[in-house]
Amino acid sequence: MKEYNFKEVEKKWQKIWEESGLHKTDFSESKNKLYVLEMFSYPSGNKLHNGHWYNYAPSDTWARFKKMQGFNIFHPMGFDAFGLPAENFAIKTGVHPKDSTDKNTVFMTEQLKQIGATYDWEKTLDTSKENYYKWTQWLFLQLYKKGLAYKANAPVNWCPKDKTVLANEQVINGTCERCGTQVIRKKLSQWFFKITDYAEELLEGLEKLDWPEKTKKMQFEWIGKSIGSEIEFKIKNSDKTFKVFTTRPDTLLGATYCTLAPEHELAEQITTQENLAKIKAYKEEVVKLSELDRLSASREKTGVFTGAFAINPINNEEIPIWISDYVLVTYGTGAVMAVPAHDERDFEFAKVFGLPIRKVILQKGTKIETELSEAYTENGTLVNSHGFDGMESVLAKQKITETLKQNGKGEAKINYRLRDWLVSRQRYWGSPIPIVNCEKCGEVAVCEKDLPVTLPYDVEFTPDGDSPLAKHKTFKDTTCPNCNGKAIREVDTLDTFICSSWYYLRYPSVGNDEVAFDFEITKKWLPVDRYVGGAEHATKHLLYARFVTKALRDLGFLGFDEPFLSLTHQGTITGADGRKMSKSLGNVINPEPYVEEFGSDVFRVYLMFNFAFEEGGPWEDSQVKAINKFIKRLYNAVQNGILVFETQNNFVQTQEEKKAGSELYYVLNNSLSGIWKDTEKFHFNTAIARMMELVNEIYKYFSLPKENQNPATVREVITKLVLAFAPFAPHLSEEMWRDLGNTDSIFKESFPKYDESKLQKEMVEIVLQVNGKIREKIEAERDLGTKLVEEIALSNEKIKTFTDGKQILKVIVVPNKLVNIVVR
RNA sequence: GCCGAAGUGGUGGAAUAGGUAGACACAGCAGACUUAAAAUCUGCCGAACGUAAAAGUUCGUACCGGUUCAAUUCCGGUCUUCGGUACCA
Repeated sequence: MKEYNFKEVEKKWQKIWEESGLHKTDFSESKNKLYVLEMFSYPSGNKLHNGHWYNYAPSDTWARFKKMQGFNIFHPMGFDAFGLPAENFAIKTGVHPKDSTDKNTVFMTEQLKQIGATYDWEKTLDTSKENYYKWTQWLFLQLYKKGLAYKANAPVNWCPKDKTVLANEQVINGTCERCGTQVIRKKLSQWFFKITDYAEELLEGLEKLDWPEKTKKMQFEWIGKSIGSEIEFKIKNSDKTFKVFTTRPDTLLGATYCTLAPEHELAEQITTQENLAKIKAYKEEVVKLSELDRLSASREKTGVFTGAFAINPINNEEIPIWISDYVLVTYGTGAVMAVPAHDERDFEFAKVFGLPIRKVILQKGTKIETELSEAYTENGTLVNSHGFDGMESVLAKQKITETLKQNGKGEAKINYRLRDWLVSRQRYWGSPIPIVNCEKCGEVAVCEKDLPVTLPYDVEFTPDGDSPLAKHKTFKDTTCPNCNGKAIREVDTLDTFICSSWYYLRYPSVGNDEVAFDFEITKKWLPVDRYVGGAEHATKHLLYARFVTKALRDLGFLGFDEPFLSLTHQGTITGADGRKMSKSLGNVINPEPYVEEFGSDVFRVYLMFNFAFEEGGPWEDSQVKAINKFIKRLYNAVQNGILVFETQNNFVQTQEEKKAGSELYYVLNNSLSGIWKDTEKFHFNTAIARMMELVNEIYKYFSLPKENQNPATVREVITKLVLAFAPFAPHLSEEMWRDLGNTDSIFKESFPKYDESKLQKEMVEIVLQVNGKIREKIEAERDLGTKLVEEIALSNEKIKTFTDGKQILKVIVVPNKLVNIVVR
């Protein structure tokens, strides 16, 4: 029998597919179009790792499965090539980010091709190339013109020694990963995208998306809508005021102090002379903390009294103003009215500093004078609230807000936790921001016709306080598009999340240098029908892409609301130790040795069989050999089958053949039915299990004497087996398809259908229970009446031993499954 | 801390409009073939008690409790692990 040589065969088919243009998409035909997309990869020095394979290989199986259902597939792949790692690598080794990135991209493309996927390589893209980032800059300009891009101050991680901005991951326990210096939070002028303008729509749009519920939930919580009131407090002996946002205006009379974020603009202004030194010292400590630290409720509360007092607008009471790091300047107004009796954090703070705790909400069944041992944060009845006593929380919220509004001291307000998207980076390896600053005209957008603002190659990366581009004179110095006078360019670059927020729009239009995306093609081919990628992007990339889509729609460029109609997450493959794969932990597993030893098909099937696609799990490879064996078994079954139906011409039917044949047809249909349903849902492991059952059954049939094997049966079963396996092991299946006498690609065929009528067996097993415990299993004809089944169960000898002498209370019959007899 | 998930044999994993827990595999054990090994094939394979062997009984889906004739599935609580927490992508 023929031996299967995967090395030759896989290479051969990859070549044939490429040369015949099998995976090229015909964009003129949008009937039955299906845009399948996986999150593109960052071309890191670690090359393609198992995580990529785990994302891409099964998704490709899904795409091929869909192709065999007659869909016109568009399945592109590209590179998210700008980013921090290349720049860090450059700082460390001196290798230019462009050089290392280009090298990695070439290498990874070769590795991607080994997967044998249906990628249309004519439509690939690389976000670090001018012909891509030109349009990233164009996108920035569109948002800028619409007023969705603006500049403001925001804190960044700053290493005082290196004089450079650090990414969160470069901060290790509050210190700089390069030099170990204590990192501080420093304010810099930065560009933002106004994603908050779309908060409500981003929230509402979630409902109609075919996305995992958990992802929608995460975005929902991330956007964090809360309904409440904004209340203005006046500062005593001053004309200054500040606003607080609260979801509990009903507790306003329980406010015993106010707290400002240390960064609040009033914090120092209102502080009295004798407290200024303390406030300054406190602020110096706070800049050392990350937001994560500050939000941690397990830390003991800290804070300092400013010496100033605020006037409670509802009763003119004077209450002290403190500053504390548990109030964040980025949420709400950066100031809170503190109601220790009814807010956990305020309660803790009040305990630490001995501030008064005044109960204003009464919990049902408790007394007014009972002291609180912890904050009571639920609704209740108002007490100690002059003029509002006896009201329920819900009504009081409304009434108090109304009263404030009449006095111009407050109003109902919806607040979102979502913050605007900070898009500027003080780095080199990213797209330049297409803005210049003119001495006369101020901030001016670069003209669209002058795009791209090219990222220069010859720069100095060494961190020394300025963005690398700031030291590049010919880049920085330019002329104003308005007045032609002297101007300087923005020297920051754009967040790489911008590159990935619109790349799905670009793919079908790759090659068109006139526009970011062709209007006609986009209308026909977008949005993405199925998007596959990691759940770790839930609240960033996936939210940004939704925002950009909506913004471009409002600008008139797009006719749809959502970029990704349906979404599937592959699980994370962790190291064998269960921890995230990372170079520093030394637990990274690469695909090469597996592909080298067993071939792409085996590795694909292995990844799909050994993990639940959406779960992932720790790496383990004990079953790779088993899959290799299974594939050989399948291949040999096909070869043997071909031998049978090509040479067998004296078939004699026997009773045994009839029985085996009918069993084989049952398993064939049952397997195909399972494979259809499971593959559709990305449940590849169970689909492959059904395939294994079919192969096992085929071997059983082959154990009949040669002359008793029906060649027609064998031909049908083998043909369907090969077709069904094609999306899973594409190279092998093409080869087997050829062995079966076909000349064209198997992927032009239809996925084999199954016969629903053959899925029901005549006899079913019925479980007999007494008091919920299984006591007997019987064979019975399908669809017997409930009464009859009940009688059979009650008259069963074994069952009688459990029911004799007992009172039968109830009999539950689940058709074709089970009978439960309840006795006492 | 907060938000979102997950926890099932020695292992990877099946099964949830509540209805036979462990499909399909791996590892292991026993056997066939072989001079032998590999490869291949066949059988057994959650635990305890029980039996010469069966039969059988009880327990068992992280832990504690609840709802129900019936719970891996639904509800409440606890623990552990993973993802995110706004400059990793």
